[in-house]
Amino acid sequence: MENKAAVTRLAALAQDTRLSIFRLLITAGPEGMAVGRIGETLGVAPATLSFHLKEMAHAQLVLARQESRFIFYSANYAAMNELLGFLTENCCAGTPCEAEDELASCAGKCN
Amino acid sequence: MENKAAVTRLAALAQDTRLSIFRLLITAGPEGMAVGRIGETLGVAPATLSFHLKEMAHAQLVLARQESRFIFYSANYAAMNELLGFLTENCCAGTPCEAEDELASCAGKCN
DNA sequence: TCTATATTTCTATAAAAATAGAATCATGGA
DNA sequence: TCCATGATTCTATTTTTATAGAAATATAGA
Repeated sequence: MENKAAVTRLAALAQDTRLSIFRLLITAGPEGMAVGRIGETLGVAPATLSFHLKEMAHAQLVLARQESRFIFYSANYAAMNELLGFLTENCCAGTPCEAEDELASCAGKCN
Repeated sequence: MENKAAVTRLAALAQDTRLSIFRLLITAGPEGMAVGRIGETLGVAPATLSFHLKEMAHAQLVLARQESRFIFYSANYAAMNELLGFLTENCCAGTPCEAEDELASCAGKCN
């Protein structure tokens, strides 16, 4: 993973509404939630919500899948863990730190 | 940790120059690096660098300490781990996931 | 096909963030 | 105290991001 992709992914989280969406989806689990329901839950206007979801999807932080008339968005656990790993890379200045390896465990369990 | 603080911390990372600074400081370790040296290494103008460091310090992602005429900035490992823990909170939708607890190990080893 | 519902795109506007030159402030040595 | 060096603040400008109404698109049931 390179700096640029990490910035995109971090920017996708660094906004009040988007962070709430992400954490809601983390809680919702792999099946995700329909756009309308996300909007209801968080009190966000459809156009605004769509804007933010697009941003998050572009950053690969969320995955979209169509189901009948609904579009379900879910957290992309693997991408999230990739990001966390990148942030803790070279952590502890050479002194080995297990954070990176341990983080990988989440992706394996959730998806 | 609340949403607002997390957004501030994420925004402090979600910028090309700042992410480079952070990763440089993660590598530099607890002793950190002087501002001038950071600027030299990354090729950033003093005023711009100061702007970004202030942003990061405000978000508590870095710590500053004066040493003679130099100001050394270092990564705040504890704050970073707090953020990572927040992001993976409720991960796996109820299915227990060890990521949170394991992350804490880094802070203990680095500071 | 007509209609209701779900979501996105278009558009304009408002708000926030990044950049860097010039001026200022702080520290310590001559 | 004077000067050089290291870092920050001030200022103006440019660029990016967020918001949401209105229009458009998509799906599926009547």
